[in-house]
Amino acid sequence: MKSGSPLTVTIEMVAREAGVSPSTISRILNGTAVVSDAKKQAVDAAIAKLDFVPNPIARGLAGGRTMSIGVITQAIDSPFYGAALRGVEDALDPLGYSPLFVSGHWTASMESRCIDVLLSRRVDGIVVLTGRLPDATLKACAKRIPVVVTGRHVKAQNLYSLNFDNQTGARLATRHLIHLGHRRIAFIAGDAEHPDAMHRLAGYKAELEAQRIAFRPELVVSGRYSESSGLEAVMALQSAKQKFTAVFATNDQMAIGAAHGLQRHSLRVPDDVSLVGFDDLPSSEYALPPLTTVRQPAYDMGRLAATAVLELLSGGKPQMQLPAPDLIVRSSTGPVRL
Amino acid sequence: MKSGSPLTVTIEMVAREAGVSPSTISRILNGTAVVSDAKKQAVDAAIAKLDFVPNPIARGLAGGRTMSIGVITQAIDSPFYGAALRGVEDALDPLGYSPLFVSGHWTASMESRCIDVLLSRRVDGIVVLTGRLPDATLKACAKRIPVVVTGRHVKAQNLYSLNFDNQTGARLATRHLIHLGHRRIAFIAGDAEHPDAMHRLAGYKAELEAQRIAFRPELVVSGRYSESSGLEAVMALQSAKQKFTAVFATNDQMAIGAAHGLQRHSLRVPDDVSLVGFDDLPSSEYALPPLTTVRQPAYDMGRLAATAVLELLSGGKPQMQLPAPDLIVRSSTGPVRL
DNA sequence: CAATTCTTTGAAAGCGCTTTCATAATCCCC
DNA sequence: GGGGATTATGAAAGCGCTTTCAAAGAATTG
Repeated sequence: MKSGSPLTVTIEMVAREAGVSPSTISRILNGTAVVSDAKKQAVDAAIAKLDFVPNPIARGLAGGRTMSIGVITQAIDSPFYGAALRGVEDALDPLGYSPLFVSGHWTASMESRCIDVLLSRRVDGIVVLTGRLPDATLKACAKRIPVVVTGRHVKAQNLYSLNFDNQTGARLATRHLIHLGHRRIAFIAGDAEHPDAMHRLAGYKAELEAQRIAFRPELVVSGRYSESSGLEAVMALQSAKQKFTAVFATNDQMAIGAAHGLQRHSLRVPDDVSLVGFDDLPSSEYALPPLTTVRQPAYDMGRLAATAVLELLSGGKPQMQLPAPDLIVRSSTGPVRL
Repeated sequence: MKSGSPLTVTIEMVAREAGVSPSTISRILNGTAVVSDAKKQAVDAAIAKLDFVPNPIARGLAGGRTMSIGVITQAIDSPFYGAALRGVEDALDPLGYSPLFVSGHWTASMESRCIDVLLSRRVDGIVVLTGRLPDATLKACAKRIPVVVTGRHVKAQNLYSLNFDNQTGARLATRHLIHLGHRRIAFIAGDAEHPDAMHRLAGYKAELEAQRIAFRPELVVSGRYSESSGLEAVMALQSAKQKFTAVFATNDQMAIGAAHGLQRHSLRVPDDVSLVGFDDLPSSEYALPPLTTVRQPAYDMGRLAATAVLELLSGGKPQMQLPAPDLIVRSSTGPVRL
C-alpha cells in the first residue's frame, strides 16, 4: 500500500519529514558518520512512513558506488556456470549488491567488450568466470576496480584468483579407472587453449606415469566441451579402430555425448566400457547410467568469488580456497571385463 | 590505447574539444534534435579522439532511461529458462540495452522483491518469465513501466503477454502415445498452482476424451518439475501397483527422473514403457534413450519477450506470436507391447 | 524590406544522492 | 572556568548527463 502518489520519494522528502537535513539521512544510510540517536530514530521512522528506497542510480552518480558487481560468464545458459551464477547471487543478495551478468561466449574479444560494458555501467567490482582474457588485461582492469577471476592463477594488487585443482581432479578420475583394472583409457580433451583442459590432460598423463602405464597419444581426442563433440570423439576413436576399455571425458557434457557414441556401437556402459566425466553437473546424477565424475564445486566457486570481490572492495585481503577435487563414483564405471 | 589518463572523459570535455555546448552533444547522442552537419562532424571527431563513452548512470539519473531491462527468471541455473535468457540477451544487445537478471525462485513474494529491486534500479522495462505473481501486480507494475510476461494471458495498457499453447502441446504428446497403441498413460503433473501445469493436464484430458479413452485419476501423480520428483512419481505409481504402458512427464527434467524410476523397476524405455517429456531441453537429445518430447521454444520466448518490451518502450503495439507446439519424436517412445 | 515564423544553439536548472566544508555545540584539561 | 580539541549537523557544491528555456540567426512572406 503505497502512500499518496509521489511515484518516487526522495531523500529530501524524508529529510523534511524527519526534520533533518539530507546529509544526515545520507550519513545514516551509509553509516559514514555518527548521528545522534534521536535523529536516527526520527529518520528511521520517516523512512518507514514514506516507504523510502534510496535510488541506486543517484547513489552511483554521486558516490561512485553502484552496489552492483559485474559477472562475466561464458554463456548464460551453461549448465556448469549456471550453478556458479547462483552462488554469486546468493553471496551478493544479502549485502544488497546486484549482479550484472554478461556473456563472453568464450572469445577474448567478446569478453573484452563485456568488461567495457561493465565498466561503463560503473559496477563496483568484477568477477570473471574463467574465460580467455589475457592476464595482462585483467591486471589492467584491476587498476580501476577490484577483480576476481576463476580458473587461473594470477595475483596483483586488487586482483584475486580462485583456482580449482584440475590436475588433481583428473588424476583422481584416472586413478579410479586404473584401480578398476583399466589400462587403455581413452581421453576426450577440451580445447587446448583452455588452461583447465591442459591441466586435466596433464593430470591424466601424470597419473598414468605414476602407475607406470604407457601414455598413448592415439587414445587422446579433443572435443569442445559439448555433447556433440563427445559423440564425435567416440566415433573418431572407433573409426580409427582404437581399443579401449574406459573413456575419461573431461567434462560431463562430453561424457554424455560419449555415452551416446558408445551406445551406437553397441558398447554398454559400464559393462563393456567404463565412463568418467568431469564437473558433476546436476543432471549427471540422472544420466543413464548415473555418471561417475569429478565434482567441481561450481556453486561454491561463484559464491566464493563474489565474497572475495566484496572483500577486495572493503579493502581486505581475500584468503579463501576452493574445496579439493572430489571423485563421485556412480554407476558408469566398473571393473574391466576381458 | 587510452589517452593521457583522465580516467573518465565526460561530455563536457568533448564539448570543449569540439567547440560546442554539452547540450549539442547530448542532442547528437540521443537524436533529440537536428544539429548542423558541421557541428555533428566536429563532435563525432571529438568523441572518437577522446574515446568518449557516455555514462549510463548519469544518463539514467538525468533522463530517466537507464538502457537496461529487468528480467525476472525463476532460477538463474534453470536449464529451461537459461535458453530464454540467452534469447533476451541476443535481442537486447544489438540495441545497446543490458539485461538485469534476477531470480524469483518460484515464489510470489520473492518475485515481488525482484520487481522492487528492478524498479529501484530504474530499469526501462521488465520481462517476467512465467512466475507466480498475480496478474493484478503485473498490471500495477505496468502503470509505471512496460512489462512483458510469458506463460499467461493478460492484456493491459503497457502490458503484453506471450503465451505458449501448453494445452495443444500436451495433446500432441498424448495423441502420439495413443497412436502408438497406449491406453494406460501415466501422467506426471507439475505444480497445480502453475498455469502451465494446469494447461498441460487439461490437454492430456482433452485428448484422452477426444480419443474416447477413460481418464483415470489414479494414473496422475504430481511432481515439482525436478528430476527427483519424476523419480518419486514413478516410485509412487509402482508402489500403488498401477499398470501403465506409457508415461507422459510434463517436463523433461521429470521425464529423466522417471526414466530412472523405470530403470529401477527393470522397466526398459521404450520396450516396456514409453516415455514423453515436455520442453525439449538441449540435453534431452542426449538422454538415453533420446527423449521424445514437446518442443517449447524457450530461446524464441526470451527473444520475443525482449523485443516486445522494447517495442512497448518505443510506444508501439507488439504483435508477436510464439511458434506452435511441436512434437519431437525420438527414441523413448514406441508401440505398446503386451 | 519590415514583420513574422522557424531553426539551431547555448545557458542553466535539475535528476537524487554523497561529500566536502564550515558552523555551532559540546567536551576536556590545566 | 576559559581556551583549544571534538563532535554533530547543515549548506552547498558537485557526479555526468538531459532538457527546458530563451536568444540569436535564418528563412519566409505579403
